[in-house]
Amino acid sequence: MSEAAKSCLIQKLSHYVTLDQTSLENLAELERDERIFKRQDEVYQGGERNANLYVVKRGWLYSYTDLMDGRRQIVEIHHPGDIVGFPDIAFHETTTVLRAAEDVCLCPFPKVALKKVFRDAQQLSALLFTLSIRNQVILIDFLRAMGRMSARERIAYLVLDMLARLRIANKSVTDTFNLPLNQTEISDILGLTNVYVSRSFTALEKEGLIERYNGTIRILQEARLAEMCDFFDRHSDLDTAWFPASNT
Amino acid sequence: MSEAAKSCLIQKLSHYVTLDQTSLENLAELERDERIFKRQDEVYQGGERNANLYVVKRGWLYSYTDLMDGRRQIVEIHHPGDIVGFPDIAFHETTTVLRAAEDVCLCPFPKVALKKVFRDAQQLSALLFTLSIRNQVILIDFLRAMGRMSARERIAYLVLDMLARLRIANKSVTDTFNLPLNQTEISDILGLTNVYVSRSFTALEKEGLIERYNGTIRILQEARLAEMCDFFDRHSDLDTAWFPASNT
DNA sequence: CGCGTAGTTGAGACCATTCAAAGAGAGTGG
DNA sequence: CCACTCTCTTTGAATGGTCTCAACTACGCG
Repeated sequence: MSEAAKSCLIQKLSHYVTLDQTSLENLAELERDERIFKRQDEVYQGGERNANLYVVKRGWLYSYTDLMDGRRQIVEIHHPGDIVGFPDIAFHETTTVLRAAEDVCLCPFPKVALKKVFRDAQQLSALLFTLSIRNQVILIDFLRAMGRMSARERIAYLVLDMLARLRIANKSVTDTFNLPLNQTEISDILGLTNVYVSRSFTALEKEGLIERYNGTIRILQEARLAEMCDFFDRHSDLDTAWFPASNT
Repeated sequence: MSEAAKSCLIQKLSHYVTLDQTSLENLAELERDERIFKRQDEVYQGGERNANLYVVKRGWLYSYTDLMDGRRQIVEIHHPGDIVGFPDIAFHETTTVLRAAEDVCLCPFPKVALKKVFRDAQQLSALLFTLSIRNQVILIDFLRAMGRMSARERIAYLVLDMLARLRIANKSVTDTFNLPLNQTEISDILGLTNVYVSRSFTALEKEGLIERYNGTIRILQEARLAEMCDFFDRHSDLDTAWFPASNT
């Protein structure tokens, strides 16, 4: 795997701050192992006593929870360069199920590896903390979308959010991206039904706001979409000024 | 203010881990100043360049955002002993508005004070990190409620969550608590309308699940409420085993 | 070709909303 | 003590956005 010369985790983190030597060494340890999962595989179930976190090397995944009667809610989508599992380190058991949306490659590492990070790598600690908080803000934005937006507005929000995330990782992304989720999965993200996702997508398309060819989304009128769902990009900008001085 | 002999922040944190000397000293610095705000006062607006965080000493507050057309979503409720403003330290500008639900007392401290915490107090850093992540899980639970639950189920979820939070801070809380929010505010938490909150509350009361006397909620059938909204208490239990060793 | 999965479309039902009005307290001033 | 206002809650009736159920279409694959 020589394309890992520069891992996408390091690449993503470097977008926000120049990593010092200690941080780089600690990060390298998190990406030592590798495991492959196939589309629809479940990496872990909810309620497991599993104590691993995962760096995403390749492919999309998502975390979801079920209600007892089968209703499902997808609560986060994971892209290459993300660290998966933070929400679970605060608890003894995993709170969600992690599933591969397509074929993926993950680097598992034990929860206790963070102990070393927090002891030795202050810069990296602060960065991980900040990113975890950024995630929280993104969740809050989603909460707002779920609580107060119509189906069409939510879909607008989702595609803009995805586009913003992909642009961080890959500067060449402009207005088109591949969406490896079916409409049932999208409905479970947005708190809708697959039927209504279909109707809403069709409506957006008829208005000339987006275009679709099997699995690919093209944003035609980004500004109008952003306006209809009051979108704000949380991905590009991060305040790192309060970080402790890096130890070289 | 001599009841601050043991602050409710320290009390709350001590619930999860025995704080070492360094942690205690750092915490004391965060609670040096005090400011009073009156019911409905806005501590800060969204989009401000404000770089303060706040420890809640007394009273409830909440953070909310508005959509452009006036729709509102309350995204977090803050109780005594909480630190308010974490979601904003990742960004240059505040992302939400902070409003006092009743008369409150806050301890403001600057964002950069965290720099010292992360440099000197590893135990406290890890704890703050963990609590921030716990918050994220709580948000995820709420997201699930918003996406997949009916109005009555959401209200059940809200009151059970509040009860669980209050029990951490005050062991004497059993089945009754004061709710200093009106139905419009509750509807803005749950993504409903004030009218439907009223109807749903009345329905729950008629079924004998809860009772209300002006502003006070009493849980009559906690088990049945928990079952109808698949409630899980995230407040009582936290995994601190991975924390770095405390420096005495 | 047949099969399975995913997306589309239609009709009817339902949960929650909107708009409107009435009732219940709490506080104020005369 | 009463009239008045203000805020909050409750209730009714009509509307509407989204869901449910079901059938149909499109596509990829063995």
